[in-house]
Amino acid sequence: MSRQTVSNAINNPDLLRADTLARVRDAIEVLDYTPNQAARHLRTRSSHLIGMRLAPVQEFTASATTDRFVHALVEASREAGYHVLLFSGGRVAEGERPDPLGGYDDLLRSTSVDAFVVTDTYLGNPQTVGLTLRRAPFVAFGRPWDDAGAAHPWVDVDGAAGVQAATEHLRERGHERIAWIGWQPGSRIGEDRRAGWHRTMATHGLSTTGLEAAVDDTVDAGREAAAALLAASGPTAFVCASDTLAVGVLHALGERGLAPGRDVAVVGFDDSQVAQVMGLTSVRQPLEEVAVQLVAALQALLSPGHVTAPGVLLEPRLEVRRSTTGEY
Amino acid sequence: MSRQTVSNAINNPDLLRADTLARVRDAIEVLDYTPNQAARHLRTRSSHLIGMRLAPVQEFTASATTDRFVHALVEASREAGYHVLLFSGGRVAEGERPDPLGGYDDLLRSTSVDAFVVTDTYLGNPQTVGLTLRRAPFVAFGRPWDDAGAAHPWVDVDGAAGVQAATEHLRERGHERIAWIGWQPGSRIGEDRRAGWHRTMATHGLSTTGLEAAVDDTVDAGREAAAALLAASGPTAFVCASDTLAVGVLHALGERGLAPGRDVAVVGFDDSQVAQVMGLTSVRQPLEEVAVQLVAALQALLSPGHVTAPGVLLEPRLEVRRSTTGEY
DNA sequence: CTGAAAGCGCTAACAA
DNA sequence: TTGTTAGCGCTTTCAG
Repeated sequence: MSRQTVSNAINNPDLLRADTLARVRDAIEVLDYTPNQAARHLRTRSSHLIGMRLAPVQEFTASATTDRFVHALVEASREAGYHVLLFSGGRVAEGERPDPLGGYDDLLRSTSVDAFVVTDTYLGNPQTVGLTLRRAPFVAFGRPWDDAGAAHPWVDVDGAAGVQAATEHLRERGHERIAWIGWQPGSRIGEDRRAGWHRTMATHGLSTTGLEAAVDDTVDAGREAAAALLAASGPTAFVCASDTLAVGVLHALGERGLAPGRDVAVVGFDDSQVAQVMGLTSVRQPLEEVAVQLVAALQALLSPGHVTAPGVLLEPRLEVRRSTTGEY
Repeated sequence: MSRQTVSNAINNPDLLRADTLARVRDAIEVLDYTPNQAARHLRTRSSHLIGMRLAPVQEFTASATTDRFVHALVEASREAGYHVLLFSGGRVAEGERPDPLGGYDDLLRSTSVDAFVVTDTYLGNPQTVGLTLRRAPFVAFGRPWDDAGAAHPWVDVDGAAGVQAATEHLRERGHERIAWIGWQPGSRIGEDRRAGWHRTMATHGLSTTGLEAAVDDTVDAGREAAAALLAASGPTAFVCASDTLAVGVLHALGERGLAPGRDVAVVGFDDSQVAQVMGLTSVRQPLEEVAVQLVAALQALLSPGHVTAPGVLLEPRLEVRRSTTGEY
């Protein structure tokens, strides 16, 4: 039997007669044969590898997105027959800005990966532009905020809807003075999340004046903002743009002897481990679903004669915990 | 000029005359040439890929090791000319035990990776046994607890020393009734960490009776254990086997109106994001250094005529925060 | 020090 | 439906 028949048995089983196929499969079993990926890769020009650049670790933050997302991506890729290749943008010298395309080009040109998953699109996604120019296949986790006509597939989570759900939850529990602690202007994600709060307040005819702070994404900034808001306008509930800020609010409450959920309600964003162990109500992004959709988009993208997939916007879910219910 | 000269220019530059080398390098620059990895991989039978299996995500835990370690490994690998290939053990059916070798075999046999980094050696490391049998090159993050004669290179962090540092720190601050909240017996890592507490107490002639609890690694278990110990023997400080347990202690203190660091001191283990944002003193593993050592061991292992590298044991560092000092 | 020949293991295209 | 031919792009011999 020729090697070609074996190749067909593996890649195009329906080309073989049933009994031939069975014979090949038996032989594969007996000989414990595994195809050599390198040779296949060289021949087919496809590595079945998805590249993903890891952003630098954020310490002293409550964010937990990366870890969960990487897991989800690995799992989703596996089911689609891909593996995930991680790389970093390289060490960034003090005071220098990281190269937005660092690491991508080499991997692609050396045919090490078939495509990329781009995750840090919040920076006005310079790399999507670059990748587009170089015609690298990629899908993005994150909307092309500034470019409605962007041609690449993307998947994102509707932050505004998540914050809206959080605000509605607080409204249902009787809160009317619901404060927002968000980020400094300039972040599209931050503006999106804030919009969810603002429009929900408007819907219910609730005033937002004096109930808002825009600060850096640190625990201390959240704590100070909460302290100032508590002193100035006495909100009974806080919705925050991140778990990090929400933890700051928890600290501010603790310093004043206020019990989260009983005296003042707090909601965070991202459902980080911090939220989970501290009993913080938080908006949880469906990262598993994001990964599945991204891989699906990638497969479509890599298929011959693919149609340009539109973007996908997923709804997050509110994880209700003690910090808004007061119940253990 | 023959292609061979180009190959040499890239892989064995010292074989060429200086001017030839320069000419080749110019041409590479001008033509924007990048070697095809697949072809190189096929020819040299080395993919320059390190495989690492991702353990399932632990939710509702304060652990943060994976994320930081993966980052560190990617960075260390990059500097050594490797990339990290992530894979999962596959979905585990309800009630079934995960296949300890799931995913490894295929990757190795198909020559997709050169070697593995094995991280989940705490389970009595069945996969190190399996990998040894199959003669797969690998290095382990974690000691071969049960097999002193294990032949593979490993790197680990001295948990006992970390807990010792934590206990000494508390002793220096005047604490004498220092309690330990650890895990159920059976975990070597847990026993190791506990030993650090026990021996430090003995060194200072402090009694340990009634100051110890062994529970599951959950926030609630930590909270209940702390409550029971506080009621029974009134410790003034707690050292915990994990940040998760330490968070439980923080909850128990909060319920009793006790201020962490001022009334009762608390130390965790792992320096998770939770510890960082909650101001929890914690033992931090030097994961960056672990990754560097692992990659170095891997390179030695893959070099022809390598010597069997011994294990490396690294010292963790205590991150002192509010939960033991009381100071903001 | 440089060049020519051979082949890594596989699969797309074609021929039988 | 199966077998034959050719070649993916590189590097390890070995000869000039």
